[in-house]
Amino acid sequence: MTIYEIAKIAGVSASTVSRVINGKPGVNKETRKRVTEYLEKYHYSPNEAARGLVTGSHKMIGVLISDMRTAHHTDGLAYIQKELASQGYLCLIMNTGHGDEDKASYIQQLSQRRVDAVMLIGSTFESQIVGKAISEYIPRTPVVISNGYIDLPNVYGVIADERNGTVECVKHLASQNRKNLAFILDYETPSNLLKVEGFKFGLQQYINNNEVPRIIKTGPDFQGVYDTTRRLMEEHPETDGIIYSEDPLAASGLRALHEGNYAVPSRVAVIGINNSIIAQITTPTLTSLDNMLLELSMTCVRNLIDVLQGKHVVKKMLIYSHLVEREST
DNA sequence: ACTTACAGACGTGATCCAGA
DNA sequence: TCTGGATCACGTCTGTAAGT
Repeated sequence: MTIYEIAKIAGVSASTVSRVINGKPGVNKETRKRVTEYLEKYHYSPNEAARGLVTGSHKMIGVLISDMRTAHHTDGLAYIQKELASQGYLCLIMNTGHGDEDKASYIQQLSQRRVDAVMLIGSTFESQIVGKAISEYIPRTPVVISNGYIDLPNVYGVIADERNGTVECVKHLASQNRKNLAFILDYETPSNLLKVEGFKFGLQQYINNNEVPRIIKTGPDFQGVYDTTRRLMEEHPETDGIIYSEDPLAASGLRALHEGNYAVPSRVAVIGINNSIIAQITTPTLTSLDNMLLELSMTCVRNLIDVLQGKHVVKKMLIYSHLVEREST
């Protein structure tokens, strides 16, 4: 049913129906009642595409995520989608993959879809190519980055303080008199590089044994992390503490340590990052850095809605993280 | 035959204006 | 003054007419 069809049935013009729908004045009480009855009877639902032609807003937010399989990202995504829906916005969620060129291409697609605003989930969007795509395709569309920031007039960022969080992880291990630490990461994302920076700083600050920081890159798959952990323990049996860049990696590491008969935490302490559900279900349970991803997502949504409502929003915000101690340390 | 320009259509909101 | 009809604008696509 369109407003023309409702108008014809109700014996009025389309503009009168439009006034009734939008609660505008200038319609007789009896006419308004009659039109309202027909709108309800025929379950009238406005055509948002046509409405968008007039208002210039399709009440649609483009949400880009580099990898939908990343559990801690989808947790945040679920919250973001629900909160935006409660504000009347529809989320157009797109899985971009890790390549910068692909991300730029999706930003162009969002521009063609005329979205009201864009939300980028994850630090991997913090790149020159993405920044260039934003400048070229959506220079006037508000963009909020969850756990990242690009210095452009229309971009707002909310960042987890993972650098200092990782320093806290090292401090915690040092407090247990552990001196031979390793850091294992999968991708060299801006977020992971901040964690590495924090790891190096923590070593200088709290251990200071003049050794080269042991930072090991691995594949993101279970077997890759498993093998890396076993190799680390064989080549450096003195290792007494391992920090993994994500909880799933730490879970794979725990398995490798268990099967290699390296007792956790008495011989090796293990820390993950994200404080995801995984940290609570491993054996032993996993000490993990809570980088407040839910709080981060909530802040992103609040900022996005405030920007859309024309309110002042701080361009770059930092969310503090803290360590949640469990059995693995 | 091909290219270019223009009009009309889509659904809705806003505005103008005529009639009661 | 109130009510409601007519018209325009929005962005893009399609079809048609005109020109080369």
